Amino acid sequence: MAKNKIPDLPGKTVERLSQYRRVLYNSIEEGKTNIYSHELAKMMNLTPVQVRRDLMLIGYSGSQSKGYVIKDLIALIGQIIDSEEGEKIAVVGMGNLGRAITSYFTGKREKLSIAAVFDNDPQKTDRIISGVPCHHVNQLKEVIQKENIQIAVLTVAPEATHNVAKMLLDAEIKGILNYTSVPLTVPENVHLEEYDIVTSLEKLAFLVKK
Amino acid sequence: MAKNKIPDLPGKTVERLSQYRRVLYNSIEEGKTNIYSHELAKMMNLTPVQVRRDLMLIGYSGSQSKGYVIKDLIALIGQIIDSEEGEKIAVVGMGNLGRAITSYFTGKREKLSIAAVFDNDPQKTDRIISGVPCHHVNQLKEVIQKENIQIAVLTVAPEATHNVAKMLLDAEIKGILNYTSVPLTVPENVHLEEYDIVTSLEKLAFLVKK
DNA sequence: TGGAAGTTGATATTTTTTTCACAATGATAA
DNA sequence: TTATCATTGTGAAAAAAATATCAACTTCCA
Repeated sequence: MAKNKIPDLPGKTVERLSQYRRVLYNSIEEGKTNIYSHELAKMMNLTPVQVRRDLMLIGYSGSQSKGYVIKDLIALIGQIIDSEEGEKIAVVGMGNLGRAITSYFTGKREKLSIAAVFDNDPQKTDRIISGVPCHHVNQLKEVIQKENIQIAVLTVAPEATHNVAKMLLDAEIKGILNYTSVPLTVPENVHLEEYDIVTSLEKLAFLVKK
Repeated sequence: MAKNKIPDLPGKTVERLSQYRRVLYNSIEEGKTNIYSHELAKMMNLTPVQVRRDLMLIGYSGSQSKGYVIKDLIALIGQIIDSEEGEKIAVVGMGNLGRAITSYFTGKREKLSIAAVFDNDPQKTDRIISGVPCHHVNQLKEVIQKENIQIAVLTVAPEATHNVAKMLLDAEIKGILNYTSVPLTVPENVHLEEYDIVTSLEKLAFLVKK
């Protein structure tokens, strides 16, 4: 299997790969060893063609009679989306959402771990929250560089967003997942995913209204 | 079944409209009354052309010299994405994430309110959580229909997801925002938005790895 | 042995979304 | 007035994403 050769995948395909793997794990637990594109599609609410297209893009071939070998497929997806050494994540802002994400995520993935969390409230800092050490934000750069953290999840208050984002960029973070309601601008070499709960609810509300 | 004069907007545009409004509110607070497409674009990390295209699609015209009138634009966006009477939302699953979303969202929007939350733990039910009455899930259909709730946010444990989703469909919910890691399938007349935190982190990790 | 059924892989097509390119407009000032 | 400048609005082109179509392969069964 080709190593280090990461194909240039469409963003949507990458998202789906992560989800394929998740449902494939479920299938394995149910005792299945092989799966057809239409089964995977059904589970993911997609068309079989889309599934086959995605798998084609990552260079995986199944057999016409048995479909895809689940464990091989899981392994290949891992090769593509996981990094070999694993990547470390920081969560900045230990409010409700930050805590929820931290406890929800911890232990979910072998190659992705939340290595540190930050807050500006001394009551929360310098102790362990959901199994992760919580530091004061003024140690942000130091800890991120020392731990070699590459990805940050932003769950701070709106008014703090820009400041914290600047600190993260200063600490040379490589990716930011922004849960605040404040849109960010980052340099080209930093990857940014914006996600706001209010936006998705408003989108749904619009669709329902129609 | 076109209702009134809601144009047939691309899904992406709808998402951006919600975000435009948010940053426009900020601009108003800073004392601005007008804004140019390139300013709005900068704040949202978009191109000016995209901004103009979106506004064109909703039928809003600015002036070449002054740009767009912020308060008119906010009002128009409201006409398009808000429903007149407002819409009610239920959050199902009062774990960390459910509580975080409930407290985060409450009061954020005039026309969208969380009217009820549900859990299956008797310790949590029949009391007020973050200002919202919490019911046992076995009252789900009753409460949803009585309160005329149209949208549900799903934050239950993975193993409960399918059951709860079935109950929601049975209660004739119109839209589901799924935060669990279990993909759902819903009838055509129900709108579904899938969102999983692990997926977005894995996508970021992939991009960073490249 | 031959053909029906069901699947994959891939090319072609369509649809959706974004970007380009520029005419038209209004403001400003020489 | 006329030239210049920055802006909007929009048709056209491009890019991205999803879908359709179908040849080729496997297995099964008559």
